[in-house]
Amino acid sequence: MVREATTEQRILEAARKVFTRKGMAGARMQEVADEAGINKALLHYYFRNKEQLFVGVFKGSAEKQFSCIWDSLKQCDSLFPAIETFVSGYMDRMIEEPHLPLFIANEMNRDPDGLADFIDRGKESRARFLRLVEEAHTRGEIVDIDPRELLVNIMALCVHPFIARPMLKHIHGFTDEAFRRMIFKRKKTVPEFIIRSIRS
Amino acid sequence: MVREATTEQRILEAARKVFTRKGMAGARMQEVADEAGINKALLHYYFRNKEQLFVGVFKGSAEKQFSCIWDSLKQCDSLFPAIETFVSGYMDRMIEEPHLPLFIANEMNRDPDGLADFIDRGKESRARFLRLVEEAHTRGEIVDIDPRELLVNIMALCVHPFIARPMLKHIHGFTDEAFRRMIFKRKKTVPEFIIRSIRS
DNA sequence: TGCAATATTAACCATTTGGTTAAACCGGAT
DNA sequence: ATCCGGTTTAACCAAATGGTTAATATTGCA
Repeated sequence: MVREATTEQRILEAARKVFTRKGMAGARMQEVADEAGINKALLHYYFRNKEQLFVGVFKGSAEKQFSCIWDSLKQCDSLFPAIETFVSGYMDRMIEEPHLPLFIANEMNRDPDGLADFIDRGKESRARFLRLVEEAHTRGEIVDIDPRELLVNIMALCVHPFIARPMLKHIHGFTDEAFRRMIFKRKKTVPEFIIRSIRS
Repeated sequence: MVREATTEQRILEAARKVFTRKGMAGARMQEVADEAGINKALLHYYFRNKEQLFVGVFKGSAEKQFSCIWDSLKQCDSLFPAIETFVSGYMDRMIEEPHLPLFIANEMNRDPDGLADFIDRGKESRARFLRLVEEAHTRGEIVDIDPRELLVNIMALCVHPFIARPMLKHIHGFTDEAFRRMIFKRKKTVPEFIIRSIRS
C-alpha cells in the first residue's frame, strides 16, 4: 500500500539524507543523485541548482522540526505539563533525525540572513509558552526567571546531547543503543531537573 | 614588543580563523593563504595537505578549549563553587572564540574516530568533578542525580547559546552587543539555575 | 664574500564538481 | 501508428580547487 513517490519527492528525500549528514559545503550533487538512484542532470531539471535544492531541503526540515516541537504545546494550558510535553516531543523528534539539530545550527551559522525566514514556524506557540511562564510566576508557582532565558535553558537541555553526540559517545563509550537509552532516560529527568529549579 | 610570529604560526592562526568559520569542507586553501598573506604553496611546504593543516588547527583549538575549561576547576574542592567556576570559565572562553563549539561539534560529527584523541584533554579534572558530585550527594548536600548527567546538563546550558547564536539573534533581535550581555547575565543565572535544581 | 640550506613564489597540473546540452525514452491523446 | 509533451540519460564543459614543480629570494654561516 506504499504509494510510490514522485521523482521530485525521491530527490528531496535523498538530498535530505545527504545534506543533513554532510552539510551544504560537504554534500556532492553526484552523491544525491546516487542516493536517489537517478541521473545527476535530473537534479537540475527539478531544482535549478545546488542552492535551490539545499533551500528545498532546509525549508522542509526546519519547518517540520519547529512545527513538530511547538505544535505539541497547543493543548497544554499550565506550565509544568507544558514543559514535560515540550521536552518529550522535542526528544522524540530528534531521535527520528539525530543529525538535524547540528545541520540546522550549522547552516544558520553559514547563512543567517538567507535562512532566517525558515525558522519562524511556531512563533505563536512560542509566545504562548512565554505567557505560561509569566502566569505561573504571577500565581507564585515558580521563582522569578526571565521566560526567554528559561526557554533557552529548556532547549539547551534537549538539544545538546544531539549536538555533542560524537563526543558523548567517545567519552562515555556509548553505543547507538546506549545513547538512545540515555535520551529516553532524559525524557523523564530533564523536566524534573528544570521543574526542581524553578518551582518556588 | 610584539614578537613577530613565525610563518608557521601565521599559517596556523589564519587557518584557525578560516576553518572555524567555514569548517573543513567549506574552507579553501587559497582563502587561508590570503588570510595569512602568503603564497598558497607555502601551506603545502609547512603542512603536507589540507587534512594535515586541518588536524593542526583542530588539535590546537580542541586541546586549548578543553584544557582551559577543565583546568579552571583544579582549585575547587567543593561542588557549588566548582559549578560557578566551571560555568564562568567556560563562557569566558567561548566569548573569545564564539565559533569554536559549533566547529568542534561539526568536525567531530564528520570524523568521530579520526578526531576522538584530541578531545580527551582534561580527563582527570573531569573525573575529579564527577567525584565532587558524588561526595556532595553522600554528604546530603544535593539530590540524587547521575553525576555524568549533571555534567551534560551543565555543559548544555553553557554551550547552547553559542550553538544556537544565529537563531537567538534572529528570534530575539539580538545585536552582537546584546548577545554578549545575555552571556554575561548567564554567567550568574546559569549556576543559580543549576544549584537551585540540585540542592536538597 | 660566497656558498649552502631554507624559505617563498609564480606558473602549472590533474581532478573534482556544479552545471549544460542534445539526444533518447515514454505515456497518452489523436 | 504517430505525434507530442514531459521526463530521463549520457556525454560534455568550464570553473574551482587541492596539490606540484621549478625557479627565485633570503638567511645563516664558513
